[in-house]
Amino acid sequence: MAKISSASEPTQSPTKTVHSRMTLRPRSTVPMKENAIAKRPKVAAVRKKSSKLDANKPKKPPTAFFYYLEDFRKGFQEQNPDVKSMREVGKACGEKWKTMTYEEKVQYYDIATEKRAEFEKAMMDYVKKKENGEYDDYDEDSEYEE
DNA sequence: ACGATGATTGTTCGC
DNA sequence: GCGAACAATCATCGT
Repeated sequence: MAKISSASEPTQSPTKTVHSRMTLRPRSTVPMKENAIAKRPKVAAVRKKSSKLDANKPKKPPTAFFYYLEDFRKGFQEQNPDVKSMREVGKACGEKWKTMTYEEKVQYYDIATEKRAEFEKAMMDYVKKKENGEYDDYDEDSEYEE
């Protein structure tokens, strides 16, 4: 089945304006990373540390993978009530995610794309405020004079 | 008891 | 263009 379901055809979006670049093209890029597996322990450390960093910056919307994870987790917990941490689910989900076909992933990609639109607006507002003057949440007590 | 961590991929920003 | 950082979640470990 080389044809894709007409339910959601990202390759064909006549009614919608095509953005500069859509990340919906896995087949275009050929992932050939094998031994270049670098660990990212910072992701966890950053969690709490940068939570405060994005005081004015809009938080990034969950990616398609996260949406799939949300759905996948529910089914996974039901089938595997013994499983406790979500870390294991993430691994299982990640593995399956790679096995998922484009049509299946596209569903979640569509959600993420829509979410990004909202994020884009938030970013515009963020930039706008930034141009006005970068401000941290100054408390009234923290009065500053020049 | 609370805090930090770890793991998943995707997206976005910064330089 | 590449790299670094960060998005949600929660069980578990460490102090």
